[in-house]
Amino acid sequence: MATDFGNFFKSAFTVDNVIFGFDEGDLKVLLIKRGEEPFMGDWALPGHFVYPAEDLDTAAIRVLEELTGLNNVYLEQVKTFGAVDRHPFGRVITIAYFSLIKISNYTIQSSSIALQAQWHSISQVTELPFDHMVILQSCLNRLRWLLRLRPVGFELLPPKFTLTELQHLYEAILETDLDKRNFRKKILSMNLIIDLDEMQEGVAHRPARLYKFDRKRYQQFLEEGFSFELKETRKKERISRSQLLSADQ
Amino acid sequence: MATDFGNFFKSAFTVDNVIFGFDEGDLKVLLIKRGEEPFMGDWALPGHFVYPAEDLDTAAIRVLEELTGLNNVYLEQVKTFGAVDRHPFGRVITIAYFSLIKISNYTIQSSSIALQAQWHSISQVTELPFDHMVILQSCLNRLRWLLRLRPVGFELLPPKFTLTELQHLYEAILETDLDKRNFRKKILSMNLIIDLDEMQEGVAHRPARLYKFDRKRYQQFLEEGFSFELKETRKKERISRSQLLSADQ
DNA sequence: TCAAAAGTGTTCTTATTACACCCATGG
DNA sequence: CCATGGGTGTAATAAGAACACTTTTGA
Repeated sequence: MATDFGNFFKSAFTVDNVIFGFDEGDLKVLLIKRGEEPFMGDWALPGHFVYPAEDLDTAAIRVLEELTGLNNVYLEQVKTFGAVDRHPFGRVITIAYFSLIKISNYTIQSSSIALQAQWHSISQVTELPFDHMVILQSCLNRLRWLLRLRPVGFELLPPKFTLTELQHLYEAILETDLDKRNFRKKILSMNLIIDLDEMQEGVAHRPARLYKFDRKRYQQFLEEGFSFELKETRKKERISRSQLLSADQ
Repeated sequence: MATDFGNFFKSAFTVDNVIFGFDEGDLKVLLIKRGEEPFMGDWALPGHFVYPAEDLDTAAIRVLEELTGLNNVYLEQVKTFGAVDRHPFGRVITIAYFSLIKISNYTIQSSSIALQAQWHSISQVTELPFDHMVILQSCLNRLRWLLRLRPVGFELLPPKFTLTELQHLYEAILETDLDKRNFRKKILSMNLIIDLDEMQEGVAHRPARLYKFDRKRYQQFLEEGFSFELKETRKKERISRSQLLSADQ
């Protein structure tokens, strides 16, 4: 094996962000129209090179802001893609990040590098440059997974929402149908959402109740995780579930 | 932002492997004694630079074999670590991989680059070079997570094992105690293991039954995943659970 | 008065939990 | 004969799944 390490220092890396949103009953992803080669003018995931003296997480945050104007977004690393020929300029591996945001809370802007930034329905995204389709699929799998482990709706829905909207969110992400009564029973039994005692207005049907998420309970959930599977005996002093499920993933 | 992309092509990346094994009731990790600078002579995770024309997964497999003699090991990408100053030679990010193996099935060898390769009890590993402690912790969390989702024992135990050994494996990884009767009931109800109608020999107590894993059922499990949470209604044609849970995580 | 979505309970089934004593072997 | 771990069942509780009709609104 080489001891001339200099040979290895000829690669670059980028971050690519997969930002999911939910609107009009549809799961969306934020894409930019590229203002740079390669693939200038094509819709792609918002991503760019990581600076030599920049941490990965920092880069992901910066790049997202530069390309879309979004800031204060919590980003989570998903996976790294490094096929040899994935980038025409040379050896470039990319670290994929993903996030969930409330579309209504943010204004998307374009920038000098991105000609445009826009939400696209997941189902309509069929072609992307580089290996971005694979990255998107990978993040989508992560999202589905997460949905079963965390009350993800918190991060995707507007501050006030109806139970049906929440259910539709679940159905859109999981691509399935859920039983209305069982869904409500389960969601309500978690005490995660608070009845606002307000009603929808101006809808051509019986107006639905509006709810908001209970931020405190939500924090508890994140710490404890949903649990299942084998339970420890009581005899021994308990280690907290948060210890088990903490940190990554 | 720079358009002189050349500036970016000055980084390197490595892979680091976290290989878990289980032996003597103890969870172990495979470390090598480094034969190269930096940190020559220190115990560290088996890792090395990725070649310019080599995919990440390929590199992980190659590096593991070169350093420890292990081949045919399934490696799974966990997370990428890229703190700016994590490597003294320059900007080097590392992609962490992890795997589970049956210690008894493999012979560990050292190599020119590694002075030695050896199993270490997790609890005894308290200091590692680079950010390897963080990487190890991250993989440990992944392992705990995985244990709740997959019958991980399959990959860690020798071909024949007792139920108590299996339970000890769970307890070691989760760092908790489990109820013997409930554990057995649950494991047996999964039909994942087959009673070999053989007994332990030479133990100073009532000999235990030996079991093996049912490879076919195990495959099914991997495809279907454990499931929980909301179940779709029956009305619609079902999409298979494997679709939902497939691919990454 | 119609269309469209909101809202609501019960029964059945399955999974999880708690818990304590006798058994077989080697030393 | 003793120490060590192997092996076993049941009752109570909790969670999940199936399922259909009435209500409220705007057009």
